[in-house]
Amino acid sequence: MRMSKLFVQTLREFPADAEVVSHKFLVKAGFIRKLTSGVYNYLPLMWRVLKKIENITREEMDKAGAQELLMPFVQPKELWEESGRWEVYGKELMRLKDRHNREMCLGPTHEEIITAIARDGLKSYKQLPVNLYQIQSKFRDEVRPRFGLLRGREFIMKDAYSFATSQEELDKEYDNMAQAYKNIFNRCGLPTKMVQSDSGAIGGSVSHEFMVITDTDAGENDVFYCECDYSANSNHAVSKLPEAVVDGASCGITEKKVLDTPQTHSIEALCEFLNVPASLICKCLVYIADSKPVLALIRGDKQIEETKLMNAVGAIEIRIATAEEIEELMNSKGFNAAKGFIGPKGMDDITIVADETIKALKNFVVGINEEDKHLVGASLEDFRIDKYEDIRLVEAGEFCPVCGKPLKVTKGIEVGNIFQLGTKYSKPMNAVYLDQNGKAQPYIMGCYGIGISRTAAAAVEAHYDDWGIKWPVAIAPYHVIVVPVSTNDNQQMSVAEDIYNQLNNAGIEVVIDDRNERPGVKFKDADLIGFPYRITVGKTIVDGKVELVTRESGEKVEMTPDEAVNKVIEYIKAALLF
RNA sequence: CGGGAUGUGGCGCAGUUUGGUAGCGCACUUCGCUUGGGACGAAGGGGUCGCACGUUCGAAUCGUGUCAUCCCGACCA
Repeated sequence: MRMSKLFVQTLREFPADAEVVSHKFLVKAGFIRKLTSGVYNYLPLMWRVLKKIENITREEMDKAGAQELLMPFVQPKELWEESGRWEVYGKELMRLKDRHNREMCLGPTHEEIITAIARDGLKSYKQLPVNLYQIQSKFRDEVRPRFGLLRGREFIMKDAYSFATSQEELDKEYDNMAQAYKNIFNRCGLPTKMVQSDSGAIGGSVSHEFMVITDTDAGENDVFYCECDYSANSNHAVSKLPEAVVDGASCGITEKKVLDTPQTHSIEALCEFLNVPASLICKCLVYIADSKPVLALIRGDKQIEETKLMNAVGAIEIRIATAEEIEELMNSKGFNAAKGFIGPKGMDDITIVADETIKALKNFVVGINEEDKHLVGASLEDFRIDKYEDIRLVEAGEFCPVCGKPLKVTKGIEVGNIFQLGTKYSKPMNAVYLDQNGKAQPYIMGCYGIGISRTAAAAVEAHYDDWGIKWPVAIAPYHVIVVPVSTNDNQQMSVAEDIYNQLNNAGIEVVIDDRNERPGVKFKDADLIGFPYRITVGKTIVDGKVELVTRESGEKVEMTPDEAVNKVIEYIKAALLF
């Protein structure tokens, strides 16, 4: 490809609306352009990158025994009603009507469609197990799209779905996919961590996410990990705490009594007033789960993890109650307390979930739904608790549940996930096969996603410097750029053309910068776009030397044109493992 | 959905307070000159200032409404 003809417009400045490096560089270097909020044009350079990630994904999925198909982007309401998700998916599902007023949606994921395909085509246990996948654009009407390709509304995804006759078969396929994912991300030059996670709205039991670890804001997930193998998304992480039992006796509280605690609306204020540690307080928070109030209890020094709480009460939506909702709840129970004085006492017919940290409290402090008062020296028998669950947000420094060493925390970008769905879709959609006994059985399903466009953006987050992108060879739009310093110099031009032709003939993806630009412009563009290798043909050609520059390391080496060609081919073949 | 901000050529911005008919840098075209880290000179092309209504002799500028975009929060694979 000739640079003079390559469709790319690099910008001198970053776009004003970009926040994270991948967004900034992909726009500045001419890979993408925003069409509307969360929706991007993939320009030729970007499309080459995406196709490479797609193809690596395709090769590894095929190698793992999955079969590619393609499902429609527009889906009918009826299938979503069968699964029950038309009601529960919420506003993220982009709904529309056709000319006959029939309701449709843009596919945010394809469980419903694939399940319908399977029940039509997979009638016998003899056909199972099967894994079907596609690579396609998805649309999710995100509340707040941001970070460019990292959280778009329209994005490219590989989604795979497996059908099995038993949990054992599903486990096997799940492990098979985990290995395929490791291969895919490794080949993309993108180290990932496989972490345990919550299974979220898609539902099911077991799930893992593949995270690209980053220390920037682009990592929207907190990942807790240990030097042993344990690692988990914060929505799923568990830990051991050092303190076994917290007893008020250590602060001289041995007697149960109600104390005046004026203006202690926060844990801090209460601790100061009573001169007790936060860990002695039973914190009580009101949540609204599927529009019903729920009381969550947790030790005062810890935080609630809302996803865990949501799972504990079996809700599909949860949020903290507003001040007005708390007031309404208090009024309905005949109390006059506000935030800070809420307690489980007298909360009849309200679900009360306590974190496991509450179990180990003795002679503790708790609100009793009376303004400016708290109960001290309380015990667990003083009120009703419906269930104890781990609903606690883990903090760094707490101990690994597996080996007991301190946990560390980092940020991660989720580029892939694998779920065990079980019969969540096959049962309600009556998607069954006949077993050996001729009996109808629902498929045991799994689903496996990779954000293709997000993976590309994550690769930029993981590989860049002040000057631009440093694409891993396997997913770079082109492998090499040949830069003649002066297009007016016949010798430089002919050597550059010769190198260009040799590389082309060797199957290397190469660009020659034939523009009549000053060298600074060419070098800046080469660095910005992120060609893994650059061969510069300049004045030293009179001594028979050109320069080979490696983008990743910045290493520059002088050598003859033939040596440069051979070196580059050698490097690229090694990187691509062919 | 709550809070904040912004909409002026492809990109980044000034002009709005004190209404008078649009400007700068980059990019683009042509010529000259230059060629190892975003040169320089000259001459050009491209916008009627998000949209609508209103006030006014006159609106990018004032008013009302509306749409869009971005940030923080809530939410989320």
